[in-house]
Amino acid sequence: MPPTGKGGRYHHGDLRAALIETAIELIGEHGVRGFSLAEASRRLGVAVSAPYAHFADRSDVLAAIAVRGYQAFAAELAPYEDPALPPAGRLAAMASAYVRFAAAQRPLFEVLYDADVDKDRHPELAAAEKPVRDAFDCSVAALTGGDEVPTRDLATALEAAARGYALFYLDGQFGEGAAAVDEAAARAARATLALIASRGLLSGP
Amino acid sequence: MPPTGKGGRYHHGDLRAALIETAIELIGEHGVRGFSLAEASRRLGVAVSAPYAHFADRSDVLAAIAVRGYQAFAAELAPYEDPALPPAGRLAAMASAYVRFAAAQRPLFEVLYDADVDKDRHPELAAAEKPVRDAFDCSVAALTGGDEVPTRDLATALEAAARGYALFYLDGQFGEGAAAVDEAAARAARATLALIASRGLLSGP
DNA sequence: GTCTATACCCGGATAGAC
DNA sequence: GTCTATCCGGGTATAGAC
Repeated sequence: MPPTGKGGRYHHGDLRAALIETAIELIGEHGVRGFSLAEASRRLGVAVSAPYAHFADRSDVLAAIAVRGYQAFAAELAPYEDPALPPAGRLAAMASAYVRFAAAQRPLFEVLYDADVDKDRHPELAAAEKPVRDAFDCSVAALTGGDEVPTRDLATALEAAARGYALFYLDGQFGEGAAAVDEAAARAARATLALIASRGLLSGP
Repeated sequence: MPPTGKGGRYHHGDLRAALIETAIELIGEHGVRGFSLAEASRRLGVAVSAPYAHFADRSDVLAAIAVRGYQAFAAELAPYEDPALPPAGRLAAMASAYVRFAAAQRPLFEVLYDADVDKDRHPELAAAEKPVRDAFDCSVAALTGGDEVPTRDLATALEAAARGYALFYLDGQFGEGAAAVDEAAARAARATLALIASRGLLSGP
């Protein structure tokens, strides 16, 4: 993403897109907590006020990043939506994909699940999330037959476990490097299968 | 925790303890992210420089809070350490206690599992964590017979699930109020039992 | 659409008086 | 042990020129 050609600075193809790109970089370096519009502007060589021509405020940038995050994640899940495949295997693959997504796109994952972007102030987020929800919920329903309570209880358990493994990985508890990702993803997949196998225990007594 | 009696301000019984107390309050209001020594000082009516007589810096305060957090959590787990009880039930109770602790002591929970207090710079944390680790690990080992790999794999799965449920609760996904806590805790306990029941699926193929 | 400039608020941390 | 005072750096956001 180099300058568009006029001068040394950023004058300018698409500052909006460049800001999102740079913000993601910065979140990768300092975490969501430490990201600021000011630093992004500096890195792009524009004035600190420039972003305000494209975004209302800081949280508006995070919301835009979140939308991209949901799109990227939905794309990862797409291969496992095929209803012809066995539901348990699909869910295990999705758990694995969840952990891998957290690893490969850590900044996006953080924005989705760690930044608290106000979903009321940014309604487009709910829409962006829907494909992800659907991919997951459909597979769970395929497994439970669609009965209300067991479906919800199993879905919650699977999500909780996947999130837990992803966080453990991000905390470095599996170590660093490709092997760590593989291990975390594999364990998440196995835990998914274990929960599915004993799903009868998940709903009330 | 009112003033010690001299004047209207805080002059002073135990500023160190009062700071910890106030910091926990503030974390409850703004999250770990938003807590600052300056605001704590203001709330206590002391100079912003006063804390530095008791703590090296901001992270030192968080470390002190973390120590208290581990102590409080260990106390919650104590009833379930009894080796006479069945291990599966103990682990289910611990998962439930984990979620309840997150709910009842949210600020402490955040400091323990969300603030990244540098464990190298604050070695006392490892010591404080040990009772918690032990309570949990012993119960898992009692269940698996102590074999290295299955013990670690099951422990990871149970922790991941409990953490996931706690986060879901804190995100408000179970709703608000006492009923929400009960539900989240109950589901965490059931998921624990489900994972234990299918623990054969957790270790490699 | 981007600039310069600015107003404003916040935080961490230190020096030196009492 | 606490105060006052201060330095320094950082961020958000706006106004007005080009």
